[in-house]
Amino acid sequence: MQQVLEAISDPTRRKILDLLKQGDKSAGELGKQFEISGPSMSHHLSKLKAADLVLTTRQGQSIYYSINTSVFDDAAQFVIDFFQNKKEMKK
Amino acid sequence: MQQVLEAISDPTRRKILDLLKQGDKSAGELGKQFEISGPSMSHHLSKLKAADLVLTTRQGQSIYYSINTSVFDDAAQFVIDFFQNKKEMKK
DNA sequence: TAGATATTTAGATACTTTTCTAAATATCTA
DNA sequence: TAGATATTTAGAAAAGTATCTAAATATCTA
Repeated sequence: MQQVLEAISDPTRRKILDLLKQGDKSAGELGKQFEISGPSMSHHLSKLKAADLVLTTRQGQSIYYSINTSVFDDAAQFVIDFFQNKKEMKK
Repeated sequence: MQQVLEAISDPTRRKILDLLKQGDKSAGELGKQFEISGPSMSHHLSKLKAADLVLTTRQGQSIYYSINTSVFDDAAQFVIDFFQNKKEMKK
């Protein structure tokens, strides 16, 4: 979960995930939406992949990225628990 | 929200918040739970305060930290929305 | 008010992250 | 297979973060 939290603490990576929510996209298609170099995009994508937040499949020369739904759900649950447990504790 | 996400991406700061869920504590009481110097603890507390995740009140020489419930709730909602919106988008 | 306790600020250093250009790897197509 | 396109890897520079010691600030108490 540490890698997930670090991954989403960066605005560029959150925007990448937002774009992928609308549908799968290649690294190049994603790159066009930002004013950063290809290698910088690749760096952010590798962090998202290390956190298991995205999945990849090669189609020809392109590599398509997609949201990893199960890890998204796990992350949501973790954060819900983290922020809501205080209510239990205060009883 | 950016500052909140950066704040909770650090394990020490998450542990501080977990301790505060159990009740208010002073900077010194919190510091005892970690193997870091007072100034390092102060640094982490100032990040939590900048993110508005904690509130402070001075009581004598000590400064007591407590969870800022409303910002906790906002943060939970933001992250829930962030991780769950994909379901809407896929319709 | 002097000394003790609690916390923060200042300044330095080490570590990590982001970014870039250049080069390497993988794939497609003529 | 040569050239074009897509992406990643390597290596370096710049920026940001965490940590420390020493010093400053605030408060309490004798």
